[in-house]
Amino acid sequence: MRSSAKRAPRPSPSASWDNPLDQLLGYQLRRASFAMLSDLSAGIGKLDLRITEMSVLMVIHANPDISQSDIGRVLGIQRANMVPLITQLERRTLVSRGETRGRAQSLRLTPEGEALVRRCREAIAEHEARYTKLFSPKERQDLLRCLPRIWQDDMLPEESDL
Amino acid sequence: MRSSAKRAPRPSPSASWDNPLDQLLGYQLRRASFAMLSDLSAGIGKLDLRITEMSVLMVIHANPDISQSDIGRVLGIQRANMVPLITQLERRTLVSRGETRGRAQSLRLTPEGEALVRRCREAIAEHEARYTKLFSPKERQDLLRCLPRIWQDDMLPEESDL
DNA sequence: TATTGTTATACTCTATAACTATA
DNA sequence: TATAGTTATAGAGTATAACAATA
Repeated sequence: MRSSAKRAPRPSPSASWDNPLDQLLGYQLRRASFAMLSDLSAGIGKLDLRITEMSVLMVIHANPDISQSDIGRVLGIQRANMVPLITQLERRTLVSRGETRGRAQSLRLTPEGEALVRRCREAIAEHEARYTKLFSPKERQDLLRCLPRIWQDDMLPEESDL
Repeated sequence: MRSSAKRAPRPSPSASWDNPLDQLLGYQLRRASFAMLSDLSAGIGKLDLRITEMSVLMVIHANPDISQSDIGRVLGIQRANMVPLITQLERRTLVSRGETRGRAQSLRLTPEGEALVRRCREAIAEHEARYTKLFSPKERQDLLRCLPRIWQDDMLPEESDL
């Protein structure tokens, strides 16, 4: 089930092909993102969690009584896709639904959920450490400073929207 | 069909939640990668191409007579997943199969494929320009210098493999 | 009327296993 | 035996449309 951590058969040392995408920022982001996702997925998978599930737990932990829709807004997940996520986490008694404000339900972690979040944090720390050591402190800081510009403040569209 | 370019309803300015993932390199990469993928997808979609299809065309263009498996190795796509990709591109007469060396078939772009690659390049250039302007020349260069470390030379696994 | 939770559905990308063909 | 192409299938993530309930 779990996609085991990248274990490429050591890219064939013989022929070397030209990759015309190498100088594209988007391509580099995609490959880098995929590599880190795979690595984290392996670590988190030992807790029988997927990355999105883990992310949801972390957000609820940091924001008790947040609603399902708001979690989606924080993480960039659509309302409709939050439903099976929360259902599953509730089924595992990691999350519980509390009072309802309007139609919204406030979500909290169960003690079991809190415990799992702590284990997630350890796994994440190990994971991040593996990659952080690839960079100087300044390089890492620059990455964390630059990357949010790409997706936050959502890129004023060129075309005016009348 | 096409996932229209990110046009978020302007993240609700009212409540602001804590996102505990914000300081994680992996999270920033995922969000940034997704944003650029969506934007490029919109541009490339006008040519009725998906990003993976476009990537394959670009690699064949840069490496005439490359085989299907080798394209996969360059782009990080598995052999099995290359099959429907090439089949579809051949059906649209963008790619043609040439001589076979062993079991491998050498792939080339048709004139139609070459023409489409030129249009792809324009779309990509516009797309990259939209994001390049978010960074100073040095910042962009640093990004392109740092990111490959994450996925190339594939991260010596911690556990020795006997 | 706007927002939330919900259902259903579909598409893309990725992963695995197993088969065939060829050097 | 190793590699290439192939088939089939499954699992995640994401997207859209539509509906009910609630303020």
